Amino acid sequence: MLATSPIQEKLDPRVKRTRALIQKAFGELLPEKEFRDITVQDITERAEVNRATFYAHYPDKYALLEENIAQAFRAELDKRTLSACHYSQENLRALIETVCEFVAYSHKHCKAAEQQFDSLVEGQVRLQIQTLLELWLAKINPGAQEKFRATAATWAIYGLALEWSRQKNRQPARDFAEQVLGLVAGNLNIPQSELQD
Amino acid sequence: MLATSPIQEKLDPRVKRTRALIQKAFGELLPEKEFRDITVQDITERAEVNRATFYAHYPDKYALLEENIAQAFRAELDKRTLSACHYSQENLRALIETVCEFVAYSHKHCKAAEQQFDSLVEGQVRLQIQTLLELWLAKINPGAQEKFRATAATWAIYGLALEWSRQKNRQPARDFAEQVLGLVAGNLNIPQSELQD
DNA sequence: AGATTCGTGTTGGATAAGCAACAAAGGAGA
DNA sequence: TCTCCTTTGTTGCTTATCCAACACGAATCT
Repeated sequence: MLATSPIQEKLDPRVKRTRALIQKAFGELLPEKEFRDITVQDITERAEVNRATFYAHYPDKYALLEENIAQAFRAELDKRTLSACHYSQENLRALIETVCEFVAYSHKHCKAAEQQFDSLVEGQVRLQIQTLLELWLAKINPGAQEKFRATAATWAIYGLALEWSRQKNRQPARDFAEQVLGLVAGNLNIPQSELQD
Repeated sequence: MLATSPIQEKLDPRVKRTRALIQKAFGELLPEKEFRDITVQDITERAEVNRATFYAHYPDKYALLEENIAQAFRAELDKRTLSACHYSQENLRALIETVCEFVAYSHKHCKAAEQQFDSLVEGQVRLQIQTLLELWLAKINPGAQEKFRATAATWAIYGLALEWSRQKNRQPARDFAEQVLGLVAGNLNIPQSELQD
């Protein structure tokens, strides 16, 4: 129980169902209420799942939100086939664009500014970016300080996306990503010989 | 388990879920395949439910079909608020019309003529009609041979609907129901003093 | 202050669902 | 005929979910 590991293939159908029901209910509730006003009871009632069962899967509603954010962001990555591919200028640009749009979207749908909410989003999104970048780097040049380069780029990307999302008259995400691509690529410090496009 | 009783309020959420999943999968399969070609495995695989669980709820796929038909027909009755109302000329007419449309619909969606399929539909539909008519009669005049009058009317309604559905250029179900209303009302033999509209 | 209400986590025991394995029956093909 | 394969029901055991109950804290009301 309480599994949050990214890859879990053969999962008991019951837990798959239960988590899907809980996430679905939570997803429906999020646009209706502030996150802080959503109770565990609300969620389990709508999901038609016992409240005790909720706690068998998530320690509290914050953990549920984390999983929800992570899933949603991964879904965006999958939509652009970024989750299982290699490093390239174009893919990096697409990643930056995706982060921008996701941050903007989640800010628009979080009614009032909730500190807890924002920092959870940030944490999960950064985690996903970092994981993806480390994967990309490992494919190119295994063992060459992947961690640090990925960290630098991750923070740069998230920071830039947040800054962009706060601007009043902002340019399209795609253009912005293009513009700052060089900065982030610098953080990654890819050897010229390895560039694929 | 194996409950087929019409009214079951507080049902374990797990069995509710399981039956809904099985019925949903079955409903998806029905338009895709002949009934005889649908295996229990097909159903449980699509429903993501264990095969043994299927047999905990239904003795075989025929029982599943029965429940499916009964539910579908009751849904049609509910749509016209016929399931919880009183006897009246207008309601009886609506009932006849509903049966006509349901029989026609189910014949259209049963690809080839399957004997088993048809007789199951007939049995379940008649059961629903009978139950409803007995309810109506009991409200008016408790204990006055409700059973026999309901039986006569039930068979008359179903037979008429079947006959109508087999005609090549058939009139609208509503007109037909209007036309034969008198025949069926005769079977019911409602005292004039009790008529409400 | 005391009482009431509501949400939270947690527990123990009951029950449904999952799973792997089995015997039996039928169909398809050599 | 024989084998091979699929589907069917069934069984014993494991695991997840349900349910009612509890103790605790926080807010609200009198």
